[in-house]
Amino acid sequence: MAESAARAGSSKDRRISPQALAAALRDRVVRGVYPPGHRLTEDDLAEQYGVSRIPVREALRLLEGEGFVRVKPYSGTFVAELTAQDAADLLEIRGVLEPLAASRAAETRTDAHLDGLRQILADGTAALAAEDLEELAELNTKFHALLTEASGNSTLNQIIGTLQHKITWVYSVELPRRAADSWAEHRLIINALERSDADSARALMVAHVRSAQAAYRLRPPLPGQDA
Amino acid sequence: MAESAARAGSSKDRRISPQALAAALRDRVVRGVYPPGHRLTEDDLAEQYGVSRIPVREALRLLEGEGFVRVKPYSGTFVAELTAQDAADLLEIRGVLEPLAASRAAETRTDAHLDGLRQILADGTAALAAEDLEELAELNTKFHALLTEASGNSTLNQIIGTLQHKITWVYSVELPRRAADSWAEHRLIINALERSDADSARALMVAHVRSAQAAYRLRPPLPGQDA
DNA sequence: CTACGGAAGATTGCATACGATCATTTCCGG
DNA sequence: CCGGAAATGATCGTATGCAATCTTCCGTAG
Repeated sequence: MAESAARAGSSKDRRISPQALAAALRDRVVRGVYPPGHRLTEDDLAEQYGVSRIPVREALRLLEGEGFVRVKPYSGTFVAELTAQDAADLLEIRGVLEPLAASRAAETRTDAHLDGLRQILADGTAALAAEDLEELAELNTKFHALLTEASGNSTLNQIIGTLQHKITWVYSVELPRRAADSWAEHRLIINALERSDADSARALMVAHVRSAQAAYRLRPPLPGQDA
Repeated sequence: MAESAARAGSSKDRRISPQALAAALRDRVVRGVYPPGHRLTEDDLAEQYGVSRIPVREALRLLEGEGFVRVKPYSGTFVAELTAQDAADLLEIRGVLEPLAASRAAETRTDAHLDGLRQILADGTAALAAEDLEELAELNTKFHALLTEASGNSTLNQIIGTLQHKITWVYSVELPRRAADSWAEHRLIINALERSDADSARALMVAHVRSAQAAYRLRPPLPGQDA
């Protein structure tokens, strides 16, 4: 019944890759389409995405490895439920990893990275003036992602990436007037990177994440589905 | 020669679980049985462990998620090769995460954790006196693992666990007389946990990992293992 | 002798099929 | 009327088979 909506039925349905499927599912988890505790049935997902259970299983295992779902053998796969303590620890972990990334980035950055960061800074400043909050949030994410990438360490990059996904999952970031200060701090960090001043970059990032921490508010357990 | 351990060839072979298989493979990667760049054939592994390719694939994907192998589509699964820079960054990441774990553990530890740590400390002191270096290394790992677990944060626990595996993979730890100092520091950390002194625990752990860092030497690229 | 192209072999990726285990329901006894 | 145990249904875990893709090898042309 009603397989039409699920099919996403177009003429050319390229088979989706397990990685892409995992990304899609993670996106739905993060956006709350699948609430915590929700059961994900392999057969259902297989039919929804027009593939067999094998790639679905693989996607679910990927998400399990990232901590977004929890698999109980012979029982099912459920969207993970994080406690408030777990959520708080996410921010705390990021709070020590991002300064490290900033420090490393000051040493290993390329000019291309610097240019990219400056571009994001410019766009962010513009978005700030235009009060485009959604764009601002996205640029903020891009800034931190690019800075992490500039650190040149794949392990760190991967860990912070997953953390960021989880943080956007359990937290709703409130964008207050702090955004102005936030982008001022971004500018300072970029300057430190430009001078290849690792210590300053680390210290500035410590201050940045610490003051940003106040902007994060735990998302209500069951949101009324806002898009 | 035909390690009997590989076959596990006894009378009653219970089917191995994908997680256990992943652990076994990771152990071989870490021990250098499978050198970096080595190709892991699904069919081979399936036959070796007496299962079909499906659980083998799942194990390989787990290891891919942890970063021990790299999968090239339609081509094969290869043991990952880490650069010296990547290896150095492993220690640096752990260097900021373990102090955080120590700090948290000072607040969330249970008496059971404390007892366990004290027991490990006692065993470690004994092993130190007996100059049982192998036992000492294992107890050191256990100490840090239990302390991390005592932090009560699953995310942190998981990240540090994987890091530890990678570190033992690419580094060979040299156990000098520093071991005496090391266990003295362990004792101080336990005392801080006992007092629930988070700041001291963090500071002590910072000092500990910093001085321990000198004991880690990059493992020679090719141990000459061909199998 | 070297470079290029194609075909054969090998290996992964996925679909289908079957067995194992868990959750729920129903039936029987207290 | 209620509680426990067996049966039933649903779902996960694994095995087998086939299609898609990559790699290698060999033949041919330059």
